[in-house]
Amino acid sequence: MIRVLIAEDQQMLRGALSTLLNYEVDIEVIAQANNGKEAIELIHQLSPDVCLLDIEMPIKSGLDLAEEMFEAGSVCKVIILTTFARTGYFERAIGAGVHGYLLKDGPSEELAEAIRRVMNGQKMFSPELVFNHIKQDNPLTSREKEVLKLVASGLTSKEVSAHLYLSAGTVRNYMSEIINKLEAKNRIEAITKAKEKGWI
Amino acid sequence: MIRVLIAEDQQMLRGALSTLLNYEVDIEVIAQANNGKEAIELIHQLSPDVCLLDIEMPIKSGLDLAEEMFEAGSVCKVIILTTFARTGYFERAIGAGVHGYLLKDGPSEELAEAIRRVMNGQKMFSPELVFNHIKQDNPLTSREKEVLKLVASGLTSKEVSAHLYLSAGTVRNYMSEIINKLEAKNRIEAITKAKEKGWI
DNA sequence: CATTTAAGATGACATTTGTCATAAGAAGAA
DNA sequence: TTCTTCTTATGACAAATGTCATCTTAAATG
Repeated sequence: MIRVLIAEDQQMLRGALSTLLNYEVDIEVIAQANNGKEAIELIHQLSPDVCLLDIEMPIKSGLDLAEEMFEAGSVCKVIILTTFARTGYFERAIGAGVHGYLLKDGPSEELAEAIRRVMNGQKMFSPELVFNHIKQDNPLTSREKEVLKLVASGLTSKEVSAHLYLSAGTVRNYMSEIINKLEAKNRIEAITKAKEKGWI
Repeated sequence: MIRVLIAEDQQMLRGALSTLLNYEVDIEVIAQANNGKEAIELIHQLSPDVCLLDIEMPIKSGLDLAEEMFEAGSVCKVIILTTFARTGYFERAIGAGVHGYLLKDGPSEELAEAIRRVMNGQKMFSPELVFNHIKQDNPLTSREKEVLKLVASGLTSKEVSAHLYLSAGTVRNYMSEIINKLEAKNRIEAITKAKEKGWI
């Protein structure tokens, strides 16, 4: 019996998938979590064989969770299940070492099969992702990402500089460089583009 | 046997819900649609008893579809199934005369029950919606909304003014007023807040 | 070891953004 | 028929944003 944990904040989908998987004779959903924090506790308590993780969840994202698990030496298989085909997410997941990455836009029937394959040591990725993976590298340095994230959260340049203990001019320079790199007209377009590509 | 159509663009959820509902002895999912346009054709061909409609779908939204159906005198029951607790959507759905409005954040078990009740002439609404429906009115005028939408798409004030055949100063005034109304620090925060509340 | 890149800074400058006072015309409500 | 709200506009001003050139130091790469 494959023991599965599902972490997904949309209750309707989580419930439906659990019921569905429980109909499979060799699969049992032993736990459901609403967010990454809840999931981490349940994983410690129950050590499931496979974790199905959504990415965008409150408190702690599925990617954060996966990275933590592997760092801590977890042997649990991890399948990311998300709406987002963003290259950034996919790359980060691969880098973390996940065993599968499926899109919510795929057929639900394949899910049980994916779980079995992953348990069998194989990897499972949505084909459209592998195909689209023409390395859209993040052109931003880590500092630039930090700055852009703060600006995207609504802070002014001056506030960002106070936050990061930088001079106001430096932040302005960073923003200028970011806008230039992303070929944007202004910070708003830069934010939109960076989010689309999964760069922040 | 209650004959059900599901229109939902996220294949995983659509598939899972269909399978789930088909396990119910008195319910049969007779059709699945990827978008509003596909749904409308299937409804004409098959006249289902109940339609489960997502709101945000490509080509034609679930709300557009529901309104069209009732205008055309359809007797099919309509249940909106969506992620969004936005007051605007809810109000529009009520106005159109839908028979149910459920959130994807609710339990999947209740779905079958909701379908039965609606067939029985009752209405079904997610309690949090009715409760939260303390009229979070959109403080923006329609012109202000237009301006903010364009700014959110990355245009500068000047570009917006060219777009709407207004003077640059007028657009600046609008933005100033918008920022003031939404109690934001700058346009970026205004955009975030307005999107959160579903005001643009 | 030389070179490149990232991080950080300054200064000068032009442009954009945000605020405020003020005003006129149109439409709708009391 | 007033009164209010919405749309549109100007002008003036302060603050924020974006661009560019230039410079230092540290770390990484060849």
